[in-house]
Amino acid sequence: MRIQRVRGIPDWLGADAARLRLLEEQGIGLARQYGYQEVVLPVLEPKELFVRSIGTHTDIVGKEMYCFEDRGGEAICLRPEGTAGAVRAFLQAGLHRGGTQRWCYVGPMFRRERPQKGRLRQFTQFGCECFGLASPAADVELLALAWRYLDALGVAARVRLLLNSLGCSVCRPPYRERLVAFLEARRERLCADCQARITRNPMRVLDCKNASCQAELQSAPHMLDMLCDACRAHFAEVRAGLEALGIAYRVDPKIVRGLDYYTRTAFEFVAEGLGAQATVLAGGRYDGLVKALGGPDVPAVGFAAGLERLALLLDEAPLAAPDAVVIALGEEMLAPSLKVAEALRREGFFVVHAGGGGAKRQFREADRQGARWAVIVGEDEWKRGLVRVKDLQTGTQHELDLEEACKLLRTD
RNA sequence: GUGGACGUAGCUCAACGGUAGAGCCCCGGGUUGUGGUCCCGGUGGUUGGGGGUUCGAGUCCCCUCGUCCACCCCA
Repeated sequence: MRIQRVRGIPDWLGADAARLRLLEEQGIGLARQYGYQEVVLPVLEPKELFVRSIGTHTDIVGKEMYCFEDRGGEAICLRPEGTAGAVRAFLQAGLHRGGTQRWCYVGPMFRRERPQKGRLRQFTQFGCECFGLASPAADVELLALAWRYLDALGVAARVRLLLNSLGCSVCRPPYRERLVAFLEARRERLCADCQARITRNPMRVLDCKNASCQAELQSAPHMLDMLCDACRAHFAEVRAGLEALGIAYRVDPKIVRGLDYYTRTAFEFVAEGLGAQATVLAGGRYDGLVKALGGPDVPAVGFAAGLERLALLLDEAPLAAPDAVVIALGEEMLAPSLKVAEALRREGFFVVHAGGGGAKRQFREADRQGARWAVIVGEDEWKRGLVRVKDLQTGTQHELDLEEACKLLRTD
């Protein structure tokens, strides 16, 4: 048995790779338009960073992280998400004294989960983080960027935005207390998963897929009904902003987000037809995280998009075909043909050299490459300073010097 | 981590418990200097791996690994 790839960590080849690259470039390019600057952050971080930011009792930290001890004895992890590292870098650079920072990034994340459709152990996220703005305007602009991104990719019609507010350190604890009390009161009527969730993450119970649990939850208290004045005002502003920009959304009190650090605004863009892993881009506000990681009280909002999931929504893009394939007829012509290929490339053409050898093989190669033109370097013509240019669609060919050949190639 | 479905050539798939095959792809020839069509030929498999039942296992049984889908969780 030959060596195979690690479970849940796929190879992206050909058109699939091109599609991921497109997703990356589109994201970074658009983010820049909104004032977000690209940052390149480490894939490895101290384990402690994720424990402190994501929360010990979450699945990610509890059982999904790839961790190891390096030779110095330090506990190192492959990052399971991007926000924690961004905050760490932000603090380490002392940028909390540098005013508002808007960052974007793309890169691989790692979680040791059971693979399924839209869920991989190594996956790519495009993320944006905005530090230093408490205003709902920051939430709205971030959402606008996310929306533009999905729209630019052509998937906006198949995605809907779900919005919620998770409250803050003032209003969430009392809500949580009331919810737990509510759930405890009917503990034995909830499913086993939900019973465990009561202590681990009670808000998760709200979106249990079990019908009998949902029936029990009819009269459950909602965070939105218990927001403090500041959170209520913030949420109203976010909604007003979205409406002003014409971005459609639905308030969904069941959007709770998995990670501990979220406050106030939480959102998910959910796609149709992706199976169970349909959240394609998600994020929210995390005003407490910078402080929790030892920094000052800096508010922040951000999102991350799962590029492999988005790729599932995109049509397969055909790979670009070369403008011309260069064919050498006869061993003597190999070196001259290489020169011809280089000269054409210097003129800006996308050129593949067929590799010499039999004519039939080389033309077949040109065909497979999907090239429009074959530039044939043969002995007779070369002696006269000419090459043959064949239109592979019509089969017609001309003897031309290099300059004329370029002109012809440029006509199409 | 739990449940279910499925593993035969590079790909898509056949083969009643009885000689492992087809199509596509790939390589070569027909055409020592002209492709995509056509014709001819060829490479390619320890049937995911291991064990068992049987005169005989791709086929039945057990284990294991892998893939997919769902749960859980999340992008």
